[in-house]
Amino acid sequence: MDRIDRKLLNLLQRDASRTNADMADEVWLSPSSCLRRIRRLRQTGVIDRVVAILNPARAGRALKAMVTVELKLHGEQQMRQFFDRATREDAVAQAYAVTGEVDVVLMLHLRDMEEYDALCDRLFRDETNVARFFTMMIIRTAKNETAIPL
Amino acid sequence: MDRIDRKLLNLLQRDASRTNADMADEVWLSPSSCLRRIRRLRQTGVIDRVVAILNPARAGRALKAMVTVELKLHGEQQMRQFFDRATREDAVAQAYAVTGEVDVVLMLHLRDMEEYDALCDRLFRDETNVARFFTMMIIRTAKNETAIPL
DNA sequence: AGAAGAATGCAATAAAATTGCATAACAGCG
DNA sequence: CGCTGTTATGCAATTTTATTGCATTCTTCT
Repeated sequence: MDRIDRKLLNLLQRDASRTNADMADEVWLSPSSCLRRIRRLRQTGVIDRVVAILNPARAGRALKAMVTVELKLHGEQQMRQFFDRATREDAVAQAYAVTGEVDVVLMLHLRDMEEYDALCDRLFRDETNVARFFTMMIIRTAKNETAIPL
Repeated sequence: MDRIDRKLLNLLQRDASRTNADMADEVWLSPSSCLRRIRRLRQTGVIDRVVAILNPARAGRALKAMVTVELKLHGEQQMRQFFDRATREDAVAQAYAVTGEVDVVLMLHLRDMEEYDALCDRLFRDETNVARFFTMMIIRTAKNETAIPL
């Protein structure tokens, strides 16, 4: 992982649809060398995957929310059970176990409030292991970066 | 946006490095038709961009944290100022204005605790507009999905 | 039923990725 | 130093893939 690899990773994190020859020019390498470096970065797992990022609004998921969750029981068993149920939900984009006053944080990508309501029913109310949950609706996204700075 | 478009979007959200002919097979279209659909999805902005997703640990950012921030002053001016400073930070992957007891939530991708400490100094302490902040270190990531379900 | 517009498949073409191979750069070591 | 095994590089040939023109089929609206 030298300077050129890092530069390639930065380019790919911004736009992975560019041609190899194009990026080769930018890092002053021949296309073949450039390609071999990128292939190595994939094989060694530095690059996990290449994906299309959709516009949430145009894909029908304009509403975002973050929910902090406090569980009643904190056993390994109960934790796993809660995460199993949460991660199975399509609307749950991210699920984290965290330190602090709460146990879990979920990031939701929702169609509308109706979906939020239904989701709360399934995950937080009734006979779930949830003691308390607290929702923050996202008003504005000032930054949303998939790239990891190198 | 019909069933085929949605299927293509799902495929691309999982793996955008597949060949066009390959995906065309999967949705029972000719390569040319498939390509034209994908191009349309890009042009209309449903597909925002195509990017490489790195393995955070292998890219040297193994530590994640979520920080909730309560500001002292909530004016448009002050809000924008805080977001400007926050979004300029490399370690800040996401920055949201939210409803609820706090004003802002930041998602951090950190190298180590030292970087966290330095970042707190710059964003939260001293002469900043921050009344209170609360950090949740991420212990476990149960789900981390870039795809938007369709 | 009929016409306009959009989507499709095929085949040709253009562009891009991939490979073999000879050469150059480099790290370890007597 | 100079030797040597290893790795990276560029070039050119080859293979694979994307892209386009065009005739046909499918949709939708009347």
